[in-house]
Amino acid sequence: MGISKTEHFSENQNDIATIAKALGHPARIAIMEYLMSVDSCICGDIVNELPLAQPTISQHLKELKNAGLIKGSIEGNAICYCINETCLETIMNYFMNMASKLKKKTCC
Amino acid sequence: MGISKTEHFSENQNDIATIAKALGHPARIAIMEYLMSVDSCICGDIVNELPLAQPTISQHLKELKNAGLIKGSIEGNAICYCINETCLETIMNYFMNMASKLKKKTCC
DNA sequence: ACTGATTATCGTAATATTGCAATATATAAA
DNA sequence: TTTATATATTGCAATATTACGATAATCAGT
Repeated sequence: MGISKTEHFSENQNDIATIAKALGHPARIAIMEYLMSVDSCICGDIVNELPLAQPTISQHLKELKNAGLIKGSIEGNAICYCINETCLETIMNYFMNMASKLKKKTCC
Repeated sequence: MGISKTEHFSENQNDIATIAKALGHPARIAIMEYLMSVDSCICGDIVNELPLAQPTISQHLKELKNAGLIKGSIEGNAICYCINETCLETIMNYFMNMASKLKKKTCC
């Protein structure tokens, strides 16, 4: 029915899925990579950098922020977005743990 | 319009987004974790394990397979699904690389 | 060939996502 | 206070996703 049955899964499974989902769009990957590439976390430049309209970028930023992947702080007139290291480490550790466990298996 | 403008982004950005998107649902995370937990990659047990109907599981497996995260081999009557280590390493390395680059930054 | 078991596909309803024009909000500068 | 700049929100159309019943396809054993 299009309803995600989140209640049937563990909190951790939902958390990881939420982060992965937020990264599940090329525009949002591009935003993350842009935020990586700039030394200071300048904000509205993203709109100029990506081939998407300002409201669309704003929406993508909101989703990344909701997932905890980025954080934004008001910087005078503009808003300064940057990557939330903690969240990035969470997802990295998850995959590292999975990959290390997989090493011990002999299957297929 | 709901159309992802994939053509505006790099191949790598689209690849990572595709993998992340496939992992962007708790049921698919649960499937991955189940495939990790069983020693041999028994297949149809997933249907018994998760609170979802068989067609729904089959659909989720298809998406994981399309993203390259799992592979399935015919095992007589049944199908043996298991995690594709290579793909898991791809996404792990991506986040590891990102996290290590982030260490050098001083922002926010 | 028939039966049972396993998995895939089809069809469809409910909901979510994507993208943007128009508009609102908020702050800086004049 | 007016104006310019930066970002967010609203509303809406197009499309995608999620879930599952019904059904098909495939193969093992009889």
